[in-house]
Amino acid sequence: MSPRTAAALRGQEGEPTLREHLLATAERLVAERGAAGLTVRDIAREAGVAAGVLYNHFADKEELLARALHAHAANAARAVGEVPAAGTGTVEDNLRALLRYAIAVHTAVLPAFAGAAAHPRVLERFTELLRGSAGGADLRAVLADYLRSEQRLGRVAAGARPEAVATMLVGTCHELVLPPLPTVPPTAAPADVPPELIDDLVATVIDGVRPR
Amino acid sequence: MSPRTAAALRGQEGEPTLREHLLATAERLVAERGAAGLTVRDIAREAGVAAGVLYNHFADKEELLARALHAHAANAARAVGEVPAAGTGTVEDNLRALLRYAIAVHTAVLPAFAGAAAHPRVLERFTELLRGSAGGADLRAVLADYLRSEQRLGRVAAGARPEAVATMLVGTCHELVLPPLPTVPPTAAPADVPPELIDDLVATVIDGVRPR
Amino acid sequence: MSPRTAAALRGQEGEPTLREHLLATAERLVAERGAAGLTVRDIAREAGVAAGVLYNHFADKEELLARALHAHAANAARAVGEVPAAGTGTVEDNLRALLRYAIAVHTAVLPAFAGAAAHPRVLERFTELLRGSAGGADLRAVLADYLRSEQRLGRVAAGARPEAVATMLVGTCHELVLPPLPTVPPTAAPADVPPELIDDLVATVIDGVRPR
Amino acid sequence: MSPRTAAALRGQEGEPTLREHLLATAERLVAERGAAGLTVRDIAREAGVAAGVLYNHFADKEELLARALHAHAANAARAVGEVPAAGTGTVEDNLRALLRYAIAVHTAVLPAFAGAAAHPRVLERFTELLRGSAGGADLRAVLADYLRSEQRLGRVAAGARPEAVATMLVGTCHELVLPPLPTVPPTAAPADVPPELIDDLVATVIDGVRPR
DNA sequence: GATGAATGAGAATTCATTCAT
DNA sequence: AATGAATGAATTCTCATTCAT
Repeated sequence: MSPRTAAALRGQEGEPTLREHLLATAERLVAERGAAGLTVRDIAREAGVAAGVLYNHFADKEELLARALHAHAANAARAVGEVPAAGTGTVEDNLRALLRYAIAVHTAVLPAFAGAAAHPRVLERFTELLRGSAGGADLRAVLADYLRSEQRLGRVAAGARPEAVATMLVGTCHELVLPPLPTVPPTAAPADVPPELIDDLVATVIDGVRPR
Repeated sequence: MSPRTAAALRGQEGEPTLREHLLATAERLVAERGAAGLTVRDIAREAGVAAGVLYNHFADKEELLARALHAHAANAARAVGEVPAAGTGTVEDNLRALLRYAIAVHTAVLPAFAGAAAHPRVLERFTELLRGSAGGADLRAVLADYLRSEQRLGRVAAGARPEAVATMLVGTCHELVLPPLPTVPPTAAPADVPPELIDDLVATVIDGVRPR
Repeated sequence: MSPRTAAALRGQEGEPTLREHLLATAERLVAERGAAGLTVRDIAREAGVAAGVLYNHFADKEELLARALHAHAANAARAVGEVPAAGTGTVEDNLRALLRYAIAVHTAVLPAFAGAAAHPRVLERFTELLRGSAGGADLRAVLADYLRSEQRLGRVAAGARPEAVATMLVGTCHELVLPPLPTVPPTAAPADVPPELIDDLVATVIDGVRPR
Repeated sequence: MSPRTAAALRGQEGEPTLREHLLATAERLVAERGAAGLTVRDIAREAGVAAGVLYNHFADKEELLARALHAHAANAARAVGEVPAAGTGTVEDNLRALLRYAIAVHTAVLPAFAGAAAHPRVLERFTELLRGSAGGADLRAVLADYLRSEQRLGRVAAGARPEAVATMLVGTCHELVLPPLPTVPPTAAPADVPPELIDDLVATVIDGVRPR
């Protein structure tokens, strides 16, 4: 006699496990409202299951939230789509595309994390998860890799510092996405960044500020 | 004629009011632990006063926290000291100094704010306080001003975009300070940024990445 | 499959739900001490359950109190027993019985309500409950109905005003029951009304005060 | 050197003592809002004095409230004005006037008391005050006295029961004034009693309900 | 395994009262 | 006597977690 199936799962296509169902629900809620005011009851109600099940699949609320954040970040990165390949098009265009991508990822992910900042242990567990997972999620690495590739192709100055540029660009994303945060709940609006600012940022990165 | 003095204040040097004492206590706690798990009882106990006094001096916990954050940010900015004047020394050195300053401010301030992200209304009140106070606290403006001044002096390219550079540099501070956050409580350690990274960032800003 | 049962309920006869148990406890406390100084902890302790359960079954303290008052009033009315039918016995005897009944109901109910007067919203909710429930609880209506019936039978003057008489008699109950109120907690003693006063009241209602 | 005078009293005409000033303020607040949600701070603020003075003139909040209620009741009775003298006009008119008076007094006084019902000890002290004071405030006595006088004049049946009638009429006032209570804060509106009901009540009292 | 009521430790806030000045 | 800040117990309500069924 196999164990009982949660009512909410019956007749579901693909027959996800309850664990996956809970994770997906938590991920959606974290994305929608941020992790701030989320209670286990909220999650259970939204998932259509009893409040207690959670503890049959996760050690506690913290583990569930950390995994939900992780999944959310991974999905956001996946949704970004393809990153321009070094050597194609112009470097300016590619950087513009990369920056737009990075802003999109941060817009999706940061509000959820901001709410989690109050739960240190959630973030700790999240970090552990990050370490364990294959990293395509690390934007900084993606940017640095791209720059190094272009460097090898001679389309970026040999003296350029890929790591520094990547740090700057990712930091810029924080800066652009976070300010609207105080107006929580997280704005669904995609952090309205004027295209000229993108152009300016890229131009700055390309040419620097030294007079010539 | 004057009413009673709080036991915790008697024999205190400088004769601070209890309001100031509470504010200072809250500021210290916010700096040490972040605003996240801070309770009014924590603050009162730490201040050595009764739990209820808080409400004789502040409308509620939110007001106290917002003011504590504000004071903390102002103090951090003050501690940073003087900002190099445009036209003196070299632009590279000045930017390096500015960046070090900005990192120091963010190191002091961000962890406290990260914890407050879960309390939207605290941040709202904080923003109001910011608007009301004389602003030297806005690092982005300070950076952009400096760059514009150097631009006028011809020591920065006429085509440079001060705003974009400022955004990048401030964003870079977030990026450099935040990652250690998951290991809350905030490390007192001042965000160990290798000097070469500073050099690299500045070099990037100065020269850009275009091959020449 | 079913969730846990409250410790306080195990081995209880009749297997009441905890909701009913809480309601019964609150009703008893309201009857004994009035709704005035009643705290949620009092109720929980008296019910032998954890402080928080209350909120699993009622929106808040107010809802519980309103329902407790309602149950108390309904029970008091039920305990009063049968009301004399018009046309039987003598009108004097019937009025005497009705008055005694009314006094009994008010004795049971008024002290509880007096304490609730300070909680407007409790009373509002109580009133809503009253509207929703089948009414035998409205003593004024019962009295007026009786008088109108007797009027139709010719045993009460055609010119009599049933509504006015009913108002007077119910008001008389207030007057007789309330004075002892200041000596709260409510005396369990049933408002010791001398039988001659009952006789006098009824005689007055029957004959009026006009000289003949 | 005479003791300090409260700031709020200086330049006040008649130079009332602070005790009287506090009492008057409390009385007004009790009349306006009922005794329910009244805090000592409210009273002190309204009186323009420090919160602590109260305890220099009254044992505690309860004593002040009891005295305020007492004063309020006495003033309400005084405001009622003259009561018709036995032997003048018609008995019907006089009873109508008395009833109207009684309703006015209850309208003014009951809401304040309803709020005090939650504070048993306030009412106890009030009762003690009542016992100690000359009673013109006792409406029941006024009504009974009037009826006995008319009885002696032969304008009311020798067999009538003045006490019973007085009880009924005062009770009627409760009944007429209290129902609107659930809509606290106390309605300033003077308990809108239709004149025909007054007529009906008086007619009932005069003629009784016996068919003739 | 799933259920969901029960648990109980806190959280923020109020307010009568005290008391040094 | 007046002041009014300090005191601290008490209040309602929330919510992560447990556990009998």
